[in-house]
Amino acid sequence: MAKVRFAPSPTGYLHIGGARTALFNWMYAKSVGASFVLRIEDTDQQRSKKEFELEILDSMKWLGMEWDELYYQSQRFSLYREYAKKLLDEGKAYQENGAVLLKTIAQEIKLYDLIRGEIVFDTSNFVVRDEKGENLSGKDGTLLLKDEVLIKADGSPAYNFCCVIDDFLMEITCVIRGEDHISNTPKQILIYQALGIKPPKFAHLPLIMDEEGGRLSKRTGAVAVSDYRKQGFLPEAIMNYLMLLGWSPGGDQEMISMASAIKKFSIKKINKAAAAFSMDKLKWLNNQYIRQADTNRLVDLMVPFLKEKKYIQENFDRQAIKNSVDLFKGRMDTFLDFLDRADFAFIDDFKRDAEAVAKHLSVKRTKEFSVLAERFGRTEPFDVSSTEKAFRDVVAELKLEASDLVHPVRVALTGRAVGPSLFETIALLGKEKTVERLKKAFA
RNA sequence: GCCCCCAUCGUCUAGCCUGGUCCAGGACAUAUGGUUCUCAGCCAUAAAACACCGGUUCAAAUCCGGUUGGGGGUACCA
Repeated sequence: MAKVRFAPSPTGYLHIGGARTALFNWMYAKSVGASFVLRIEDTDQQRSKKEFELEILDSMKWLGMEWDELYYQSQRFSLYREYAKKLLDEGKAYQENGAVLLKTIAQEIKLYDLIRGEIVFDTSNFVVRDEKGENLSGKDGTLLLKDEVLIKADGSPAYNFCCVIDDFLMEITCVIRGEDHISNTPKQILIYQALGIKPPKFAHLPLIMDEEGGRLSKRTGAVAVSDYRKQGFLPEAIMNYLMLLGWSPGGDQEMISMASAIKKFSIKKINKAAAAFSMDKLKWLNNQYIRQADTNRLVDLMVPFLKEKKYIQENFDRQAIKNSVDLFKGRMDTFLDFLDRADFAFIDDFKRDAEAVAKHLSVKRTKEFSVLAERFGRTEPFDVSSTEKAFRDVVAELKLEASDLVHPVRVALTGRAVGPSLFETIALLGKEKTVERLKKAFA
């Protein structure tokens, strides 16, 4: 049975790069029918935090990557010690100052990487021992290389050791991880050798860089998956974007469902070069997914955002939210955009764009606005077509061009010069607010 | 420093394995025009890349070597 794992360390939130590593593991698992293990690497008791662990699990679920098995390395210390003792007993490891170190013999190690092909390492770059295990380090006065630590002096296992033991015990068949682990691989292969175990297959994913080609960090935008959630990104947009970083479904396809991506997925098709993260393209994809999302679902997702902004209370009018979401569905990259642009639909002290006010409300159209307000006051039903007719009638009676009033009215009603169709906006606001805002426009 | 990985438009990529069909295709972003009450969208158009040098070959983005550039690692962190 094929099995893969994603092994985050709860020393921080789930990173967008980590999410992509998980995604490729997950896609591989689904594409070949393998099971997907989530392993929490919390051996560093100082830096590991429960809060981070919960956030990681939560983000994984939010993205839709459910695991088949879940393990915590902190609960497996006795297993690691058991294997360390075995190596000690066999003379393959030795103790020093309470730590257990592996006797590392100089040799050439060949690693076949599923993405990169053969990679050759010379372990004499990390230690020099002859075939008998005699340490030659330092003998010529230049080399100060050390054997690999298996168990630290405080009794906790070192990363490379528990990684090997766990991948073995959990029967992982293919290790798919970031490129930053390439140089750990020969060290781990040495441990497999000492244990007499056959290593799994390896695939090292290219890293994700920031927009400038540097290391992805908080400075260049959100890195935690939970931050994207808070900004109002849809999980499917994030997953779609992430899979495009280093992999392509082929052809000219950009938007792709997870189901068909899985059908087309192949590790061999993953790129070797690092990819730069583009917030613009993620936003574009999110816009596309919001556009085609079911409005009811968007309303459900939006409610907590609206509550937090105090746009709605506990007993909100769901239909009103639905109407405004419908109107703005095609006009937002993230939910935050909606909160910003549709404020006028929820509150009366909405933001007013100074430039728009200056441009469109500097001419006091007091008379025209009061005629409009009066007309709207008796427009029934107060819908898009009736209000448009009423509006156009007034414009004709006043011998004006439609645009002479369209723009000022939009600014008066919404606080800005851009937005959805004016009549859609008016219908959304309803008679009472529309009339009131028109009357107060020049007050 | 040493070890390892990588290199197609500004960005993500297709093509590279199995050289000719590629004066290199798509998407994001950018610019211009059209539609429209504005924005968004949609449509059309434009500008935009095989890092460099050498080799192999009748022929190289594609194969080989080197250079340069970028990235990763070099912890009793993971």
